Amino acid sequence: MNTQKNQTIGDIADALGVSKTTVSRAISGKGRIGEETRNKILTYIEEINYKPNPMAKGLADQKTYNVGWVIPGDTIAADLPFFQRCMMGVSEVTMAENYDILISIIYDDNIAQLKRIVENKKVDGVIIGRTLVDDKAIKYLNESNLPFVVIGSTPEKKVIQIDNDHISACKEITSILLMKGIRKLALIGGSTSHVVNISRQKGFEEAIKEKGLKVDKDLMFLNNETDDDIERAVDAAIGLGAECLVCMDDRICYTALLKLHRDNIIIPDRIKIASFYNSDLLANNQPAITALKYDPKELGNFACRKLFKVIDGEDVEERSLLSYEVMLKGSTQ
Amino acid sequence: MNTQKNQTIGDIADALGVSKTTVSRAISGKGRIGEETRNKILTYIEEINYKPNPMAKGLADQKTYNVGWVIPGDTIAADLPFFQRCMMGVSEVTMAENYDILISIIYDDNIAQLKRIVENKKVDGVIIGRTLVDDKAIKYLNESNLPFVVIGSTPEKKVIQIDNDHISACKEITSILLMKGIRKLALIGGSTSHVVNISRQKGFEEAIKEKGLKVDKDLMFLNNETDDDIERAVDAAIGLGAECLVCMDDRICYTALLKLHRDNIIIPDRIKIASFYNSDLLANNQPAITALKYDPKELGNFACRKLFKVIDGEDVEERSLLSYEVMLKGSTQ
DNA sequence: TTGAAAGCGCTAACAC
DNA sequence: GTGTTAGCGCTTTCAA
Repeated sequence: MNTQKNQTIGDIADALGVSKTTVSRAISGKGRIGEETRNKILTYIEEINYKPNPMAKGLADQKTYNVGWVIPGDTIAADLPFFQRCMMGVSEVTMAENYDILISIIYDDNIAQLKRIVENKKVDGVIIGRTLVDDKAIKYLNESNLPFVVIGSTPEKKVIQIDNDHISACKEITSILLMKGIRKLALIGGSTSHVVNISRQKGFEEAIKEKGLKVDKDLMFLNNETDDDIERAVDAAIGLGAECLVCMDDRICYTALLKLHRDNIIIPDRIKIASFYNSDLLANNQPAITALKYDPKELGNFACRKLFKVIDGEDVEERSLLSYEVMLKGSTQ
Repeated sequence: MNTQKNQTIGDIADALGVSKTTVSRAISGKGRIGEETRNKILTYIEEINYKPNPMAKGLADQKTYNVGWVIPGDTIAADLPFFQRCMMGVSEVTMAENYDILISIIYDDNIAQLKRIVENKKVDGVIIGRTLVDDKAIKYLNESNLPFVVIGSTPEKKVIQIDNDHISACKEITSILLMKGIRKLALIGGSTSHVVNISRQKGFEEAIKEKGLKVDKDLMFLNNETDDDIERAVDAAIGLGAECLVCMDDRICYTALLKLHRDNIIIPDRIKIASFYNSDLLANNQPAITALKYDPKELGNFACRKLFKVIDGEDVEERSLLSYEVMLKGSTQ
């Protein structure tokens, strides 16, 4: 309960009549030290609630005990919960390692903030929360030789990637829909500058080809950015006689649902609908929406554990794919 | 373009044939130094893209050049955009001050992470993103004598608070509704353990009293946590003949809207609706929703500027109230 | 097993 | 106006 002003390793040494070196050894566990001395020191440290100064430690061993968490600043609201949960997964790991998380927001292509924390040596490693097709942040970090991992996938070489297996996942859910006898599947997707959307499209197409069917390009509506885009795509899909709308993410699905509802188009009677992602946005929909379920927190947790391995100089595999679940619900019945 | 390994102030001194002190002075601007020498040093620094090591600087002047950003971990998705924008406001200021943001997530009442960054001296100050009625984080920081500010309001003494003027805002919007001749206003609110909700309720009641009317407790539905709670409240309000649903926040309003829609209750013909907050959640509703508009980014920006003043030992006023806008839309026509 | 001393990169009294 | 020196709190050789 000692609330003295900043106890240092030197104060402890004085109080116990040992040297600073000995105290340091007791704390770090490195080097030889007598059982008895160590216990004495550790007990005392506990007692006065001593906390080492991370600045000094950092200066001495050239570490910051921070990891950078990089997220886009232009995120639409629907994607925020994903990043938030990822971050919680990251946070679990950093806590355990006695690290902290430093935030870096990327606005559009502007990676100034990221450069800042890298050049200023404020972090020992970086986790990028999402990947773009032509990702400046990845390119920059690749040249910086600071340890980093990305959540998502990238064609860039030599980048540690942690992702859900979007291709397989989307292929699987599409296959299931086909197996149910649904044929005219319309894909409604977001920006193809996001790697994840490209993967989803790929899985979708693969399932169709594997079934021996032909991919109908007219039923694929990509790069829908605004609500209007999405609504137009829904209209077009229905006009072409789509039996099921396959939405690339929840925001798209959500907007589509609103429109269908407004137009009094009943699900799943008149049209079916499925989403390649499952978030709170769709949580309370009636009927429940068939979708893929991922675990963002696990993604963050895994990514951060990998990052620490890279920081420690361990070898890690370049790409890790985490699992997913297909959740069949009423919307495709 | 020099990409040497970690240039230090000493390397610069050697290269230029001056002392480390002189280099330090050129950089900091403190102390006397010749115009010519300074320019020479500054030019060279620019040239080799030298960045001071914040660890060393921090150790020397006992600063971390980090601020802590404290947010709740149990945030519902609808509130995330608020925190995100606040953080962007904070980020603008930290960038300008050459500071970075360290994240601290509070789970329920568990302020372990906050304690960590404080005890480990990883931050020079803290910004708390929201306030609870009996706020452990605030209590803890108040005893820690680390500079901090809160976004939101608190009864706790001697705490620098930055908030929107929720009482006045809610009072104003309520007054306007009353002025339109609407009399039976039902208030549907969230947890009264959040200070903001108490303020909103207060503004609501004040407007009614000021109009010389009596507050009808039966029409006040508070502490609605789940969607079910909200839907029950909506049912009850309608059962009691409410003319207008006044929702304390967008999540509540959103859930209420879904229910009204499901029950085929037309807005504003059959019932009117207004919200005490305005976010993306409601952005695309038809009809548009009458609501209060705040600027979360400005809140974060302002809070962070204040924090730096506190860190610099300046006197700041304890409470700052930022403005708001009333947006009258179709939902109360 | 322990301690003295140098050093991590920077700042700031105090000389000159 | 500029340099010398002694720290900031911790780690780590190298001796003892």
